[in-house]
Amino acid sequence: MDKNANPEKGHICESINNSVKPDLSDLYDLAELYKVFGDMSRVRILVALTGGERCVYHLAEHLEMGQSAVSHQLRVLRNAGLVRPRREGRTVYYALDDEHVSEILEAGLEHVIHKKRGVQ
Amino acid sequence: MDKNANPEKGHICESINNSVKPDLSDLYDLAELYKVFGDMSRVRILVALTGGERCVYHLAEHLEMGQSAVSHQLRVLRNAGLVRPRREGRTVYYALDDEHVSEILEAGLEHVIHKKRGVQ
DNA sequence: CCTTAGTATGAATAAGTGTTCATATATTCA
DNA sequence: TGAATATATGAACACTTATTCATACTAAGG
Repeated sequence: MDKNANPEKGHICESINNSVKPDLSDLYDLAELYKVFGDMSRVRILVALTGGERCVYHLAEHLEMGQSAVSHQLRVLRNAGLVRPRREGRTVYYALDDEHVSEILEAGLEHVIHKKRGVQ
Repeated sequence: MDKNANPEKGHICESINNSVKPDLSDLYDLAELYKVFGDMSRVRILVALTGGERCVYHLAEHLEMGQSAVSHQLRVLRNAGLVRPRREGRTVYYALDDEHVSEILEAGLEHVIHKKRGVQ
């Protein structure tokens, strides 16, 4: 088949591998998603949550962050659909929303660790 | 440095799945990596490069960006080790540095598309 | 050499972002 | 009801960052 025939939009996203073809709106969402991962506090929160659900206070204590800062970042993660809250009395427990989240973390970690070991 | 860098906490990064245990420095690098992906211009450049190497001018034209903006972003991608330049005369062709890059893109895209289809 | 094409870079500006502080909301218990 | 605890939110600040403009660099051709 002709793969290089379309100068307009063709070659750029024939499909990243073999799955679905991403359009501009998908790439916008993709960048927004990665923007959420692009902060150490949020990454640490997410990694902490890979060990199971945690309450806000526990997160703040463990990550040595202010409670307000943690809450703010949890909201960002919530709005991005990455974490899910569960209320129990006065306490709110947060958990990863689905397994995609840890998959994304792992894809990045693999790259990071691979680069690190490769350079030294 | 950290006032309370106590590694005895343990539960946070027992290992994300089954691979290597990420430390604080890894998570810093991870956030920095995602920060690079967290911009639509850069994502579009990377996605364009999944179709093979492209020169700067071609990228600028295709993405409807200024040549300077593309160059600036290519430098960010280069410094992050995500793309690799190859000079041929006056033209510089850029390509993805390794297959990890498209894997990371795919992991995010899967999530994005899944969310999109799931909500409606 | 000079000119031209392709790319890179520095400075400036505008827009965005994470944290802190103060305060508000929500829930439990006395 | 009122106090205490857990979390959320708004505003302000410092800081980062993506783009544009102008210019410098690099290679090819005359």
